[in-house]
Amino acid sequence: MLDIAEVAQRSGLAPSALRFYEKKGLLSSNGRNGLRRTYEPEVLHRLALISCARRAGFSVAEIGRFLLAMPGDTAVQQQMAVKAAALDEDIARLRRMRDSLDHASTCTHEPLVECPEFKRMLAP
Amino acid sequence: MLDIAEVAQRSGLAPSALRFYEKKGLLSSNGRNGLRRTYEPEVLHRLALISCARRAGFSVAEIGRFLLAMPGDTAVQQQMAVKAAALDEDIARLRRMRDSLDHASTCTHEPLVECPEFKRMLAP
DNA sequence: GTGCGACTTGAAGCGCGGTTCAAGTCAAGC
DNA sequence: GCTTGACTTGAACCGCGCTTCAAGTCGCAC
Repeated sequence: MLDIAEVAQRSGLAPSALRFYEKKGLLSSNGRNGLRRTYEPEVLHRLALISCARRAGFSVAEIGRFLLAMPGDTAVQQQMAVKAAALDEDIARLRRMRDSLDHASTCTHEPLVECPEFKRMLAP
Repeated sequence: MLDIAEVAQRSGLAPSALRFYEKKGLLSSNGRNGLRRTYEPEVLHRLALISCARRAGFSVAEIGRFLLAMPGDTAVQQQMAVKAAALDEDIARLRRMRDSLDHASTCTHEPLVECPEFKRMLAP
């Protein structure tokens, strides 16, 4: 059993963030020792998942829905498929952006924003 | 010359957003007709660039710095290179996330979050 | 048993990226 | 010249994702 400070340290999240996630339903403490939350070590996996999804641009609410997903919950699974497709677009956009930045970091075009190479970033 | 309503419509941005960007230094109206802003058509390119960068996760402040970049401004160009490298990581993370979601959308693993396939998402 | 310090709570606050609102100004059509 | 209605402004407000704060509660060492 871990206490909140330990979970915070090992997950890299602030204790306030852990309480916030709990309030939002992403997390549950296993029990209490007096007032104090106690956590099972598995919570660290869940937190890693949450952090990863946050960095990938999922909102806290979305993550909550996914974490509650039951197998066979076709509605949520469909949402996931939709989200996966959206990620494909995100990835393509980020690639164009990266290529443009790669170029821009060595470009000497007069107003940089007018550089045609740079403008490729703007494609659909 | 375009007025703000036209620019808003053609750029897909709200007039309030255009004024917001102007206040933040990302944009400038070409002049005024009375009180009213007038825009050169080129502003649409700049707005496309801004929208694209926003979707790619750049903050408004970052975009402002990049738009002000002079060629040969090595500090900003270095920032761009750094950002390009960061995008590489973002892209890799998004790809893992997409693969996991692809799997999750058809997975029947009991608690989905325990599915080992799904957990690949959590790699560094 | 009495501090101490780390936890608890709810509420308020913050930065971001805008949107909305109230009050005012103006160009153009009648 | 007067209305109309789209613009102008600054300030207030919003949702998100937390963080911070004040006030209270507890476990543990002494």
